[in-house]
Amino acid sequence: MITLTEENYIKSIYQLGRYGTMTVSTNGIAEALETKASSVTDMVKKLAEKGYANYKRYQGVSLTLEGKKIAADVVRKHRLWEVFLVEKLNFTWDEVHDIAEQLEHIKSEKLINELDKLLDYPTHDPHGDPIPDKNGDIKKTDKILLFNLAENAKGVCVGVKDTSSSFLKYLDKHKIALGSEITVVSREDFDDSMVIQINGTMTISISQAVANNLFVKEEALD
Amino acid sequence: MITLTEENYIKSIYQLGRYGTMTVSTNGIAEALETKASSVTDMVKKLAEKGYANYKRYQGVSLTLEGKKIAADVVRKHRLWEVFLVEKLNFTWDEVHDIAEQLEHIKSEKLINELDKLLDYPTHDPHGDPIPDKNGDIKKTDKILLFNLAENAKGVCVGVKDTSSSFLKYLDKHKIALGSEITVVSREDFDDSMVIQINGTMTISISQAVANNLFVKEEALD
DNA sequence: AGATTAATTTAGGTTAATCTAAAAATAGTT
DNA sequence: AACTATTTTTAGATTAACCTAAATTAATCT
Ligand SMILES: [Mn+2]
Ligand SMILES: [Mn+2]
Ligand SMILES: [Mn+2]
Ligand SMILES: [Mn+2]
Repeated sequence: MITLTEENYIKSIYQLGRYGTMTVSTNGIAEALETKASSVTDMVKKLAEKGYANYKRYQGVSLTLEGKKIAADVVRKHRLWEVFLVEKLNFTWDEVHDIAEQLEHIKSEKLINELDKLLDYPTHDPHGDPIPDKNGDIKKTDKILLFNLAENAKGVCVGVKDTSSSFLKYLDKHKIALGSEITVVSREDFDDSMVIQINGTMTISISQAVANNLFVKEEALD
Repeated sequence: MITLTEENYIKSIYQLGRYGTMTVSTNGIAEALETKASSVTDMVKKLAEKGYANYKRYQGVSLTLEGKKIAADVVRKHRLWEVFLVEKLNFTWDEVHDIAEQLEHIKSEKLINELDKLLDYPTHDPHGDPIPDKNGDIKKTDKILLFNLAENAKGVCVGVKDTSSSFLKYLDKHKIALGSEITVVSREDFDDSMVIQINGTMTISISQAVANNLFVKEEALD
């Protein structure tokens, strides 16, 4: 049996380590889960004993294959529930995360498969993050940060890095959504701000904090 | 803050005490929750301290108004989720209970209200049990046990008392569902079995164990 | 290298929820 | 009323998940 807390630790290790490809630090996990490093050490030992993690003291943690499978499953559930909340229950993209944090721990394979079907097998959640399939595999896209788009380049908004409510509401206010076309009108060296045009209409200036938290898929120049 | 465990105890007290109208025994709770009486005593003290229950040692427990509100809310969530699972996710009525036991603890008012809307404000769950409204009020129906129907009387099946998977599957096998019309063809004094006719077609003999776990709404004789 | 700083682990404790075994109160029975 | 059986409570332990403070190891900087 795997506890809710263990699931959260495993998920954290998975996400901090870029879907389980890197080793993760004790402090990193502690910060992500808002707990203390000493608690993390305890838990990480337990995860290693249970076969979910690889751990040698002072050397950081990584997930075993089994651990990765569990993590992908929790992430899959989290993101499918987020889609459900937005598509079926009229939630906005800034409202879904906390509820999905709870729902991701519900245990029922049939439940999640039927949910997947009800939603017509979505590949991405409301924030543009990919949804792992039943095997835990993730289709990765070649998205880049808006900040890395050159002057006059165009891109389609495909995701957000920061999923905080305040950032998402900022985007709403400026009518930036997934699928919006963004053109870099000009860049300002001084403060790294840039002027962008959204869907060929609105033109606004955005800070580098914004540009560094929006993922776009670059489009060929016309 | 109220914990998942506290919610389960409160719900148990509510249901064992007929929607909070009666006092409940320590052993009753222990049996319902599959725990020990000593654990119940501890928890019940805590619930009393927190203002959710009335408790004097050796005198049994009942819920305060606040406790009843919490209980009704958990039951409301449980039953709405059961409807969701059956109506939207293709579950059968014998599969939903355990998952609803998990889902009933998800905390989000908007979630449950939107779910209610999505399901078009159902009044009963898949087992015929009433769904409390937002205020915790329950519309109670005048259902009786099939066992109490006289010979030649007719009734419509409106609920089940035993919601075990084996009983529900038994009903499925004999094509008895909510809404089925049942006529008592004859009763056998010797073993309290009875012969019934279902929807005017199938005629079968059922034991008193079955008749005592099926709720019907009696129909006027024609 | 040696010293200082930062990261990590260990040691020892706390809290919620559980348990077993024993004591106390209540209920049932002669 | 006295005895017996049942129910309930108390006492004392255990486990998971935390925490603080101290010790240890690793990393960084003269
Ligand atoms: Mn999320
Ligand atoms: Mn998301
Ligand atoms: Mn149920
Ligand atoms: Mn039910």
